[in-house]
Amino acid sequence: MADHNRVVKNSMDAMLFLTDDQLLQGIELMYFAYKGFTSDPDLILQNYSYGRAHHRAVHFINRRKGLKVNDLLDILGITKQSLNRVLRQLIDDGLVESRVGRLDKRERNLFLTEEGKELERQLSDAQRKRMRAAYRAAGSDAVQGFRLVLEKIMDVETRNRITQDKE
Amino acid sequence: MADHNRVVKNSMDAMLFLTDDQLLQGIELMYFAYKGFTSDPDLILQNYSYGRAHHRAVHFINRRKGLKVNDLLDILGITKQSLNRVLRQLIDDGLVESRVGRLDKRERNLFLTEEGKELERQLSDAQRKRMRAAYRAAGSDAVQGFRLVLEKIMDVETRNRITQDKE
DNA sequence: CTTATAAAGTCAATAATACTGACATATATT
DNA sequence: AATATATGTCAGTATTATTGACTTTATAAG
Repeated sequence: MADHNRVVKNSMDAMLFLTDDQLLQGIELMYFAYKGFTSDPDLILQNYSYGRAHHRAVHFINRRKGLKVNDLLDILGITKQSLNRVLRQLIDDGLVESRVGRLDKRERNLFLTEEGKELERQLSDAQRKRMRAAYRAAGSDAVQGFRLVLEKIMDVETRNRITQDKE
Repeated sequence: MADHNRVVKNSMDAMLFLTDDQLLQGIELMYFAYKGFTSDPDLILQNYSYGRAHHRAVHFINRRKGLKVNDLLDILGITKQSLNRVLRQLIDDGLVESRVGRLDKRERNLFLTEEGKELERQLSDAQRKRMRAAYRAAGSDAVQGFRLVLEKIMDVETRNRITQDKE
């Protein structure tokens, strides 16, 4: 089988691994992996009475320090009203700071406070730990493939936004 | 153990690619890929006024035909009450059939009706199309890595259950 | 300067998905 | 006969999302 694979490679790729059943298995893998992937943060968030929405907000505010509310809205793909509830809590609880924009005073730039950074660290430590273990167990070649396939699964617009944002 | 050599080799790899920032990028990739991954089915489900919970139920009933309600509960990891609402709708709408168990009449075996199979096909076709395109673009080596890393990301109990269930 | 547009924030109503707790029914097991 | 199991249901609550309407503040356009 492996010999065959090598000989006919490109033209036969589809025939070899793109059966409906194997694709379905890939779909299930995504489902179960994502479930595991979110389980550690979910436990931590319970201590704060927060949910995944708070996690996402904290994550992206950390990753793109000073981003505008509209930027966050675009990234998360939710409505202003949905985000507002979450953001309001984070600000009131002192985890996020909303600073009036210097150039355009209508804008608000979002930052994590020390307390917000502490939560972010807890959450990402847990998730990183799992990712690190998975990466280690799978090996660097596998990780490259993993990343490549994930990038291709995303919406094209999302991929463009993400990759161009590596400023 | 033959594995030991690989472990030593991988600890070198760890130094090379397991920086916190790269791990964070992997975490984001998972988030965005999962989002894209669910977007096509979400659109289809709107036509039925169903949500992701219905999708998951339909998916697993198709994958493990005749499974018991308790099996589905275990797979989904939700409560009986949560599943019941979704299952009730699917049964009432004629997409799922619940047959009294032959051996144990307390049990109910779940099956998709023709109409249920039709919805399943629509949903999995959309998702398969995306997966197929991603697999093709990434290549077979990448797919192997993708699958391997996803398996390692899952909870161990989940992984054991899934892999042993390949009857 | 006035009007229009834009960014952010809020109020209210609704929906999908989950939860806990309590309880009912039918069937199996001891 | 008593207990346990599998399923189903009722009621109440929480989180995250939606749509629609509206306000405040600030910038841009006329």
